[in-house]
Amino acid sequence: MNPTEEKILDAAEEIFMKKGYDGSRMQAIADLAGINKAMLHYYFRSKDKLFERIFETKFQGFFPTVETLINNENNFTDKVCTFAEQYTRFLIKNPYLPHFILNTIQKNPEFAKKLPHHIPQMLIMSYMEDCQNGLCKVMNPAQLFISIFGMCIAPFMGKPLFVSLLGANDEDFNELVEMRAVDIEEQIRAILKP
Amino acid sequence: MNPTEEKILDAAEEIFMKKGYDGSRMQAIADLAGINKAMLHYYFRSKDKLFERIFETKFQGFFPTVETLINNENNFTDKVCTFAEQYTRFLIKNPYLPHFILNTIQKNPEFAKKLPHHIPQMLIMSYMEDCQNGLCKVMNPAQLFISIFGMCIAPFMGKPLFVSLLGANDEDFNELVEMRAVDIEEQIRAILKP
DNA sequence: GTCTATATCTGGATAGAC
DNA sequence: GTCTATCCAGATATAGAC
Repeated sequence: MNPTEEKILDAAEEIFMKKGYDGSRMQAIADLAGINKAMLHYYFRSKDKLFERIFETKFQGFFPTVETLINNENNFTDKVCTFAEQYTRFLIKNPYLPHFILNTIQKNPEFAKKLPHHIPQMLIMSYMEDCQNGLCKVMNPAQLFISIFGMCIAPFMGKPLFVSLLGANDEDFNELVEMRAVDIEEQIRAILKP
Repeated sequence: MNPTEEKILDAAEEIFMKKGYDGSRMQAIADLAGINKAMLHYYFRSKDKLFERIFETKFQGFFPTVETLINNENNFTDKVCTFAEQYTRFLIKNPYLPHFILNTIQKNPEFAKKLPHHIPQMLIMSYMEDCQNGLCKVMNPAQLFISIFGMCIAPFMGKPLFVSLLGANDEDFNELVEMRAVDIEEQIRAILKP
């Protein structure tokens, strides 16, 4: 790919992720990319188009790859615990992702169209199976998934709150989230224990 | 209070809550209030000032009143379960609140200044006490609070996702969250069980 | 393909009549 | 206190030279 195009995409990603669509300025993206504003339009025509390009890419990354869940041939509880740990580690590297995705979708629900519906389907089946074998507590799977989703994104959604409430700095917080990647397993197992 | 002022505040609340600061237009607020743009400036001087006014009010509501937790003289687990249920019911009536608050703070961390630090302090002490009496599982209280926080806000942060993934409509979703106000207790108890 | 200059429009804010 | 008309900064987008 054209190196200029790539610089633009990198810059756009950083700005859009941090500030959202409304809060981002084409000038800021151009500055960060070290090129001129006109080039943005030359390569991507409009702010809308550029944003969509970034969103598409990031949106896919927001959902865990199916491999994570399938390649792990254990029972449902193991699957979910592995997922939660890996997903937390993934979000540590992409801390702005939950805010960016959820906020964009909330203001613009049509962005949620291309969702990977097969993932929850698959998980529900796996859960049901283990339930019938007495390996999991019986509950509404939707409530379960919402909780796990919340437990995974919470530290990144509320980071400024936690940092302030705990009187912590960025380093402390990173340490806390690193530990969380491990600690979260025990909490999920507790919820799922029959 | 002046009825015009009140109309403005109501309109501003609705627009700001849904669209955030950057996405909101003074014109939209004026239209919704059924008055002229100039009046907004007459009463609140600037968009910034008007926004801060709304944020201050909503920010306080985002944190549970201490009474909820203190008046309930039971053990820590009961306290937290009662809180989670009541807080979920509160958020059902204020579904945009988590997005609005967390997004504003993320883009503008100084808004997180006036946090009620005594609430977590109090909760931690209550948790520690019950731990020593063998009533709660021992864990990092920060991890516990992050999880409960996440479990409470998750449905409202991810509503468009869940609606789409579950093939649900708004009514189904409301029903799901109503049930959640009850179901969440069992999950929290499981996590806290020694 | 990259730049400068400029067109065009939008949105926050103000002036001034009533 | 409420309105209309207007100003002006800032943002997207385009024209056109190189």
